[in-house]
Amino acid sequence: MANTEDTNKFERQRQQKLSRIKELGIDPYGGRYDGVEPAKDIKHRFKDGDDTQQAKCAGRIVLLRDIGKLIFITLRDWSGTIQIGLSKSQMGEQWTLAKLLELGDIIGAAGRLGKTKTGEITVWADNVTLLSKSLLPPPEKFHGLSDIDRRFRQRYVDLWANPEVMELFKKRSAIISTIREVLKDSGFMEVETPMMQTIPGGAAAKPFITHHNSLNMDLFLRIAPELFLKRLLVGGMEKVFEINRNFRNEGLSKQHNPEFTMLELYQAYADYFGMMDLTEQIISVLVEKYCEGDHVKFNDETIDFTRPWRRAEYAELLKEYSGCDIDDIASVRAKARELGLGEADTDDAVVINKLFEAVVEDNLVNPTFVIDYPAALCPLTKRKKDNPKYAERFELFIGRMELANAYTELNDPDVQEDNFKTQLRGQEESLATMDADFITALKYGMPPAGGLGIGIDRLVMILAGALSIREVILFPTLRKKTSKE
RNA sequence: GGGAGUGUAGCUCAGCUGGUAGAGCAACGGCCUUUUAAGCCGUAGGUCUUGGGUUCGAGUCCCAACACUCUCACCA
Repeated sequence: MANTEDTNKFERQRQQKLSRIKELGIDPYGGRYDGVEPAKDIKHRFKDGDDTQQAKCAGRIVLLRDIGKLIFITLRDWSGTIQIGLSKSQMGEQWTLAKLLELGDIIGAAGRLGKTKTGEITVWADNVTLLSKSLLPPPEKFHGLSDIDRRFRQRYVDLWANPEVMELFKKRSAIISTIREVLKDSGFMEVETPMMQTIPGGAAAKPFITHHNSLNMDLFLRIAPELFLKRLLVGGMEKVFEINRNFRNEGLSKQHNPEFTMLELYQAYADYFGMMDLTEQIISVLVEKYCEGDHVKFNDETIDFTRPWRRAEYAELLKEYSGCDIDDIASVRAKARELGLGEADTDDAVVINKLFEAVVEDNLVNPTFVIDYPAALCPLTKRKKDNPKYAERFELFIGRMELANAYTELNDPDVQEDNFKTQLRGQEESLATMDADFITALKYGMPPAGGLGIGIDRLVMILAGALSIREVILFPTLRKKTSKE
C-alpha cells in the first residue's frame, strides 16, 4: 500500500525538486494570495476577441502538458478547471520555476486571458506562484482513484482526483441548506440537544458507551434526540427541529453507518397526517431543485415522485405481499417460519414486523407512506382513537429504503410509563428505555404534536443516485488500519 | 458471525491448462512554442498481501491469517 519504501522513491524525487525550489529562493508553501477568481467565473466572463482581459486564479495542477518552451496546465479549483499557459518567452526568470512544476502542486497564476488555436480559454500567465508543493504522487490522471477503501480513507485525495465526488458533497450541503430554509420558512426553530446522554432513548438500538472522568459516570452517545426534543415541546417551543448525528452500535451495510445524520422535528398541535404533508412537501422541493424532473433514476430503477404519494396501511401491505391477515397470527407465524425468520419465543407484534420487513419493504420503490403500525411496536406513539390496536405512525419508503418515520406523539404520561415498562420478547433492545424525567416532563403537560424523522444520508443517496451510504458521508466509519500504515 | 469474490509496479489493470512478470498513465533522461488523457525516442521501477504446504518448478494449485468488496444474519 502507500507509504512504504517503494512510495518513498517517488517522494524522494519530489523532495529533490523541493530542494531545488528552495535554492531558487522560492517559498514552496506560499502564503496569502489575494484577488483570486473562480475558474468557472473566469471562463464565464471571457469575451472572445478582447485581448485586454486579465485573470488571476489558484488551484491544483491536475494535468500538465510540457511541450518544451511551452507548458499547458489544467488547474482545478473548487469551481472547476481552467487552462494555464506558460511560455518561456513571456515568463523570464520564472521559467525555471515553471519547468519544476508537477502534478499535484498547488499554484496561483495571473496574466492575460485568451484562447488557444483550438479554442481553449487560457490564462497566459506572466506570473506563477507556488502555493504548495505536493510531495506525493497523485493517482492516475484518467481513472482517478478507484480503490474504494483508499477513496474513503484518503477522502482528501478522492475529492480532487474524482470531481464527481466533490460535486456530490456540494449537493449534500445544498440539500441540507434547503431543508433548513424550508423549515425556517414554516416557522421552525433549529435547536441542539445532547449527543451524550445518561439514558439512551427514543429508538431501539444498541448505543455506544463512553465515560466522563470527573463526573465518574458512563454516558451514551445518543441513538435519537427524540426525548429531548419533546421536552422542548413541554417547555413551550412549538416548532423545533434538529439536524445532527445519531450513533448506533450495530452492523454496517450499504444503508447503515454507525453515525448518521437525522432530521428530527416536532410540531405542536399537529398529528401524523400533518407530518405526512410536511414530509411530502420537503422532499418534493428537494426533488424539484436537485433532480431533473420528478422521475428520478436510482439503482437502475426509476422512482416516480409525482404527487400525491401512495398511502397504504401496514396491514393492507402485509396482506398484499405475504397473503397473511394481520389478525390471523397463526398464519403470520407459519409464514414467518416458512421464511426462516425465527418466530419462536417472540411476541406476536415482533413476528408480524419481521414478516413485514422481510416481505414488504423490499418492494416499495416509489414513495410510499406505510401508515398505522401495530401499537405494540410504537411505545412513543399515540394510538388510533377508533382502533387502539394500531398507532398513528407512518414510515416513508423510497427506493426500497426506509427514509422517514413519524407519528402523532404520545403525550399521556401514564400510558407512556406503561409502555416503558413493557418489554417485548424477541426484541433485544427495548424500544424505549425508562426515562423517569421524561415522564415527569409529560406530567407537566406536553401539547399534542406530530413528530418526524428523516434520514438525511439516505435522502441524499436517493437524490444523488449514490448506492452506498458511505458515498454520501465524507468520512464513513472504517476499520482501523492495523497492518502497515 | 455465515457464504461468495478480490488482493500483481506509485495509480488503473492484463497475466490461458503451474515453467520464474506485462501494458497504459505517473517517474527519470532526451526532442518539441498552441497542447487537451499531448506526441516521439530511451531508462528505471515488483519478496505478485502475509505465512505455511504440494511440486523439479507456484502470481497461478492447497491450507491458514490479514484487508477490502458483495451478500446473508443483525439492524426503527
